[in-house]
Amino acid sequence: MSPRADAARNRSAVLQAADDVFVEHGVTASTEEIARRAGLGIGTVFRHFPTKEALLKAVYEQRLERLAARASTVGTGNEPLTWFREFFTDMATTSAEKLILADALSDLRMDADPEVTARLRSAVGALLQRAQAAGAVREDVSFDDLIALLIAAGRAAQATADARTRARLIDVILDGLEPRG
Amino acid sequence: MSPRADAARNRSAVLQAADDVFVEHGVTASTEEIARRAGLGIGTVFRHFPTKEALLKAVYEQRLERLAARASTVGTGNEPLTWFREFFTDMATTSAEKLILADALSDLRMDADPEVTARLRSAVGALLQRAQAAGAVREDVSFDDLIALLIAAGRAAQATADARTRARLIDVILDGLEPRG
Amino acid sequence: MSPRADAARNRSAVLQAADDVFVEHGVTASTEEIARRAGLGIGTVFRHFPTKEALLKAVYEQRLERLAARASTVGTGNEPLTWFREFFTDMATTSAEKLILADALSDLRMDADPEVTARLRSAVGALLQRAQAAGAVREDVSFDDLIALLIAAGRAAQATADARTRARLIDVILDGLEPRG
Amino acid sequence: MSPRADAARNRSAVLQAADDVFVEHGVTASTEEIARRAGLGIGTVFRHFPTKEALLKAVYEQRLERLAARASTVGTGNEPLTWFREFFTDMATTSAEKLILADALSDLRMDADPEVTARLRSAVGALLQRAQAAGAVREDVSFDDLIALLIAAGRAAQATADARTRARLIDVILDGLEPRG
DNA sequence: CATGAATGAGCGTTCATTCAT
DNA sequence: AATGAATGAACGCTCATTCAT
Repeated sequence: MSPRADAARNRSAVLQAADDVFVEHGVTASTEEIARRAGLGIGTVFRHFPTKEALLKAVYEQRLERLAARASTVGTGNEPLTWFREFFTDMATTSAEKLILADALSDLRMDADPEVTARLRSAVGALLQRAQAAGAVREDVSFDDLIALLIAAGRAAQATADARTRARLIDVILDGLEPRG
Repeated sequence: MSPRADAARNRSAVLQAADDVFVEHGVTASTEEIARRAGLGIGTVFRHFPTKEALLKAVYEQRLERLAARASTVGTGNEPLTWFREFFTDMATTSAEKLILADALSDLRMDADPEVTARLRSAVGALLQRAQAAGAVREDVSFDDLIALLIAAGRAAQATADARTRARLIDVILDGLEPRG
Repeated sequence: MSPRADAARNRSAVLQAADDVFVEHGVTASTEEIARRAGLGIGTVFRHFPTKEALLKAVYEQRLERLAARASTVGTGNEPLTWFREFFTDMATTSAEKLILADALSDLRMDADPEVTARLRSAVGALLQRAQAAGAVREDVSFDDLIALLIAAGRAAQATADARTRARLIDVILDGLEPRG
Repeated sequence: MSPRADAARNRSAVLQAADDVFVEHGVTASTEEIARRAGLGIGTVFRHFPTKEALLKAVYEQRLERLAARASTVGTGNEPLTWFREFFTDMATTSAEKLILADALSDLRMDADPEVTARLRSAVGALLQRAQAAGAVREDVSFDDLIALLIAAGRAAQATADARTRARLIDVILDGLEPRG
């Protein structure tokens, strides 16, 4: 394997370790801890990400990319209402369990890489349009609204340990998203 | 004014400064900064709150008290649906503007002073029952759900700078809270 | 009782509290703790002793005064060797138990009040001369030697928790103090 | 020189600086001062010794190791009484000049590294047995007694600036250690 | 490229001392 | 004279960042 490949593997390892550590201990966790988790020296972490903030941004962007990817591959065979609810519930629940999205979306949306934001906007926007065309979601809801409500649902779900309560919260928000009778 | 009165005023000043500073810079803001904002020496901050954590807890409890007070004094003359929406919107909006509630409710509910929690539960619980009795809120929504949704709405609103988007988010959640047609 | 009497009582209370606290927690104990122990405000402590060092010096001088007093009143009815050993053992043991003398003698002899030092020198010097005249102590031992050996015995005794070991240590030193056969 | 070698040298420098500074200003001296004396940053001191207490312990253990080493290499060609007196005098005098042993032995014996304590016990114990076998030291004196008396002699010597007085103090203690006529 | 020792600004906290009441 | 709230310098310690190896 070439040096390049090694370097790329290390970059990935750092990113993964950082995501895990930030999830477990919050963003105040030390860079040293991330290096340890990645099995690398701290110098290597700083070689790949010149500041801690850059590392944090990369972690968040990776989360946004995953959200976009998930939105792009949502099944379309089912009833619109069903797959939209599944997507929303899945995102909110994952977020609740791993804090993956809420922080990424709320803390960093302002200065995330425009390309990443664009891909997210494209993928989730398409999903939303399909759901609205199928009559599963209110027409007046925008992309920004949907993202904000995903954050909302994620935070709300995260705030409770009880799975049934969590489900009800998401249900309330999804009900609110449906067109009024 | 007696020393006691001055001391009480200083305690309040510290609490207020801490609330402001935590809102502006997050809870990692330095205690030094809080002292500066309050116009007091760092020693005075620690005299009133022996650790930073104690100060943070006091700030959070004050926020919860304010929420309880607001819930207790909600007008009853209007249509139920109206005053409930007003209360919820007000709380979520205030929270969005000053982050006042989201952090307090989500980060600290677990170990807040039981008395404070009890007062909050009592005041908001009564409000919820009135709203449900009047048919303005779904029967299956509990106190914990409502709190979680307030967090949700606050966080969501906080995630957007646009007032109209913010209003629509809260509207979606409030719609979801209404009994189904 | 006059204000003067009150002030004198407070001074004594501070001195006593300081001695106790220094014994229990060492000289790094806070002045606040001493005030609390004396049942007084911290301002009162500083009114009587303008700095912590002055308070420490006063405590040490009080200990030296007590040693001088003890030396002055040693019984003379017994055999010289007996009362000298009793005096030495008593001082070393008390010192071991309460650290009362070692610190006072070793840390502060250099700058104790000359009057206090003079009284100590006079009282213990007389005792030593009596003991030497009676053939209980080597002639070449001076006042300074004796003080240093009291410190030594006190520290040595303090370094061991076992009463029998402690007794043997003092015994060794006392044997060394006797005239050679 | 490799980083490892530099790191080891720095560790030694810190230890040496700490020993010196503790001697000069007592154990309350600041870690900052130690770093300055070692010509290193404060972070480096804490990298090598994670707390001030750990540094203090290391300094003490190093002192105990030196005492053990000295005891192991005491010459045996001379008269027993001579080499024992030389060893004891040397230790007590060094201790007086640099406070090297008294603090180490008395303040920390309780929780020093068991291995270090064992080496000390072995080396000094052997020395004591030889001295007793040769009739130079009382039979009823144990290892613990000898250590305590070394502390005693060190403290006593430390309490006086005069070399002749210091010599007489040690002499008195050594006389006490000899078998009774 | 990778390493990890070195750095020092900055943090939370303590405490001797001052001074308004 | 007594009080204790206020002060800020100083402490032990952490951690993002740099750089010699």
